[in-house]
Amino acid sequence: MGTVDVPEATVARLPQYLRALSAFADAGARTVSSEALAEAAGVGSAKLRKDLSHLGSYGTRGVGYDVEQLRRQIADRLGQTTSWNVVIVGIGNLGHALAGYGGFASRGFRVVGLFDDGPQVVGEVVSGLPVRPLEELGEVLRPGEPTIGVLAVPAEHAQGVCDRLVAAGVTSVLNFAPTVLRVPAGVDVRKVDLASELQILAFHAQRKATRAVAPLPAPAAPAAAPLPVHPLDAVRPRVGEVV
Amino acid sequence: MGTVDVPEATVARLPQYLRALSAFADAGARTVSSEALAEAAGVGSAKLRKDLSHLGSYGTRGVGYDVEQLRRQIADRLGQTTSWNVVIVGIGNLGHALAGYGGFASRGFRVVGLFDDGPQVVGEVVSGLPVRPLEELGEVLRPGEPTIGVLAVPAEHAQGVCDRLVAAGVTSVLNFAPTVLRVPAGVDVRKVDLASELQILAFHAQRKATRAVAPLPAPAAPAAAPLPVHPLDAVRPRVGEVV
DNA sequence: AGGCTCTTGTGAACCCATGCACAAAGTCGT
DNA sequence: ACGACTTTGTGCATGGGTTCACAAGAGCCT
Repeated sequence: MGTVDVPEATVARLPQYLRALSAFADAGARTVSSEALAEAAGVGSAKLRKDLSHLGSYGTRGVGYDVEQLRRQIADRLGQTTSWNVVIVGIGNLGHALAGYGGFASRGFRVVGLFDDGPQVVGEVVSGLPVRPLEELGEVLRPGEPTIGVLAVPAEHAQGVCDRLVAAGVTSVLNFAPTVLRVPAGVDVRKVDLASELQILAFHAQRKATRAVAPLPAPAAPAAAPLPVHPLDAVRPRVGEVV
Repeated sequence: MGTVDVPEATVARLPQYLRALSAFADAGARTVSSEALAEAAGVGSAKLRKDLSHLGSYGTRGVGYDVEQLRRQIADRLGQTTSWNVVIVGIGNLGHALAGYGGFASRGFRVVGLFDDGPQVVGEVVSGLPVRPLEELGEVLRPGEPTIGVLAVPAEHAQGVCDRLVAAGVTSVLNFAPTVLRVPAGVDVRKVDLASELQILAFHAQRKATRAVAPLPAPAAPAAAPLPVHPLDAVRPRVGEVV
């Protein structure tokens, strides 16, 4: 079954599932149904089952999935059984925050180096690690060990720093700078753009606002016409909670 | 043409385009071809043209797009013509970083409030704003003005804080906590999960590694590995420390 | 004007992803 | 043992997104 070809969309959800599974494990559950797990992960149960089928994991019909076995299964697929080295370049506001982020260590990511070229930052100790100049990259990267590079530098320097990371052997990069990075084939780049996220929210908020005013002046339309508009609200809302 | 229905995938790319356009504008270009703009934004030119066609913007054939006009067009769609208020809840490492992030202000987002319930954080001044207790949320949120809430609190408190935000009238939330948020219909939530991004990179890196070494399964770690399993993030500092 | 060159906008094919619905496969109670 | 019940795994239909390829338009040069 799904030994090699796991769809990208599925991969993006695996961390979600893993987290939900850990929660169930903490709660002492030994098995969990696709319905319950999907609920906890905020997706549909059919989607969850199909996702799991992609990685060939077996539940037992009539019962559900073995929590511990499935947890280990997914963790293994996500590479959590091996320890990944992480280097963070750019120790500004964001770099500081990332260096101190507890969520990394708890998932098998070990921050092994902090780098910056600012004279006033180099030498400072952040979260137990000294900030080193970029030149010392090679001293930290071990060729054998897989290493992920995190870019938290200003946009102007992102490409240059990325090139140096790649030259040093890094093949996985997480980029926080708002820039498109050119990398040779074989190097993976993922991008996190904080401002973009806000802009997307603003787009939808604006649409909501103009929708409410302009088209149909139907204020407080009763539940007769269920207009669950866009797919972003796939998460089942808990109505009556607030407001 | 595309007055109302802009595909979600397109929306997610608009910030990219806007950024690229600004770069072209800075460089003094008056027009730009879809090929050049796509190159700068890191997408295919056909995709770019289709995206732009969705929002009905007109280029001129044989020439390209008017940089300034298109920039304004997209900025308008993304709501950048109006100023959005932003409140950040959870002033730990990440909250600090977000409060000081310059990329927000330059895109029309004004941070108007910082909140936390940790006694030792409240009162501190971060990036020119005092950290207030969560109770004072209502004093900052103006009902008329659109406000986006940013959650940078630990996972356990995310849902509770989110409920309070929604109760106070916030309808757009950016969530950095690794949790699924339940919100009533009409409220938009976007999630940024830093650890997930690393996990996805790790997945691909692992796949690359096993592909390169052995097309056949390589049982590196067969039996149960006694990993230090700290499910939902082992040690949790005070409220609002890290995410 | 006419033809040449360039570039947009879009029809159409394709691919990936989502959701439904149900048979297969297991458990539980009697 | 057997039937009722539960839950997985998946075939299929549907829809969204991406890519190709090209006709329609716009400028430019002679």
